[in-house]
Amino acid sequence: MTMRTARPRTSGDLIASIAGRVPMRNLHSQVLWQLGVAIVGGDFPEGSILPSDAELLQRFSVSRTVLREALKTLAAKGMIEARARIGTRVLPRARWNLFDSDVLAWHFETGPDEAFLRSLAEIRIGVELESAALAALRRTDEQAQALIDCARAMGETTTPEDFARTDLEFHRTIAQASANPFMASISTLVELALTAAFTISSPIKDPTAMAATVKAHTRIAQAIQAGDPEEARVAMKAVISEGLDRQMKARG
Amino acid sequence: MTMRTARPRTSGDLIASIAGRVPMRNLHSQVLWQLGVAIVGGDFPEGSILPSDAELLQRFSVSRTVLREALKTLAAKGMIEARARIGTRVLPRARWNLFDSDVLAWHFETGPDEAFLRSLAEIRIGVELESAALAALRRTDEQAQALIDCARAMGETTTPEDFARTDLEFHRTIAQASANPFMASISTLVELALTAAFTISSPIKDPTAMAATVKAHTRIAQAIQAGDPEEARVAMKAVISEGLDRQMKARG
DNA sequence: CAATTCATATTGTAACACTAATGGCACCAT
DNA sequence: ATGGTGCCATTAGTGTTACAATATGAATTG
Repeated sequence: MTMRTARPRTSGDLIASIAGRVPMRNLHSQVLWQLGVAIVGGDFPEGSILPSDAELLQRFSVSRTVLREALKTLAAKGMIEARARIGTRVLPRARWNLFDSDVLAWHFETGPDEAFLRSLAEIRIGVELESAALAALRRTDEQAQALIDCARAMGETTTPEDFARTDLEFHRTIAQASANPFMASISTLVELALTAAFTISSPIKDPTAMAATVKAHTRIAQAIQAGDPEEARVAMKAVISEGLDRQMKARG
Repeated sequence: MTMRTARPRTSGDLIASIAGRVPMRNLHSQVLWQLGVAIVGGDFPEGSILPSDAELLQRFSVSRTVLREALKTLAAKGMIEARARIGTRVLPRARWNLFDSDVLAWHFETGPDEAFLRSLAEIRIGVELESAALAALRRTDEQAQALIDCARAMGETTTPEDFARTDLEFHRTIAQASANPFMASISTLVELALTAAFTISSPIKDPTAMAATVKAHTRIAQAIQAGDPEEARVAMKAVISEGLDRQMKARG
């Protein structure tokens, strides 16, 4: 079995850096990412036993401690389970913690299929609609103003990177304004989704799409400032749905 | 600093078992849970440096390897970050992965406050409304029938445990029927929430509340069978909201 | 004030002993 | 002969210990 290389020269580095960790700081995280990508990519199918100790030790050329820490990390994310006499088994996907930023990043590394992107958009619709509605009820005046400013700034960006960064800031501010720790926790997921979306297709290349996106975000900001949760929901749904549409079209 | 004991005789064991792992299978998971509960409980505040190596080693009377694996697991869940010369720092709550079943379980171990229960209900409203709506569009006939049966069975349970188990099965089936892997992944969170809810207050003690709960679940099942996503949303929202109300009343 | 050194905590290596669970084997009862 | 029971060796994960390497904030020095 030839494992896919650890660091394909894709958007991986960007995604890894967004994922939080300084990319590849230490040995154990390199092993972790190789194994994580391999499992998510299906090189080690669900339910299979992955090669043990000796095999993996020489494959990665690391010490047992390093390998064990990598495996413990995977176990912490619900992807594997070690049992005596059996070996280390890849758990069914239903037990993976898909809301973990590493696990999500590994999905993007392997090139997510359309069903995955759609599922992600669906969960964002569930979470971020509620987040926007709560923000409309609980936001401080400063937060409302920050959103208005952020939407304006979005229209003035000139590079895809700046656009994505501003977009991210917008959604993170809403999560904070919702005053719900789960919304803030999930924003790492949204950040990855937006980063991935921007690598696939940025609206900044098309002036018409760009204007529409900015307008849609402004509509969210205004609804939150006005304290109108229902309008905030509708506006947020439009933003997420349009984002998905754009990705799907870009993929053909 | 006196760390709170690892296994208070609360509902911890039940919660731990629902959390997936066989409770306390090995040394490292014991240390993990003690540290996790201590951090979530605020014994080690966000941003603080937790005592290092020698200190923790003698406090838990374990080897360095065991301690390191426990710390790596906490790091995997976004709760701590180790840096040379600094020590191991507790990360801000915004970076914790609250959708991890262990992290969530530790919150329940420390006795969640009302704001936390409300936040949990809010996120469930976001996710499970969407989940129910998608299930209405995608369910197989078998799944629709299973939901109908499950709602009926719920009305025939006689103990709080059986009731909770059936309730859990109901929500898990919906998550599966939604055909969205994220919904299935989040169902571990829902399971914990329901288990906690049942330790606080079970509707089975009050025949009126019991009948209302069963009827509300039946309404969801029928909406999904009928393929009516909007009705499914409304019915699901009622179930979650009523559950939260019951918990709040039970806490005074 | 910048470059260097130092102290210290994490990271990595290595060799070994312990524990638990499984699959087979022998044994017994049916 | 069949089928169930319980022992036991095998094997893979778990736990211990000691030491070397590396990275980085802080103190020191030119």
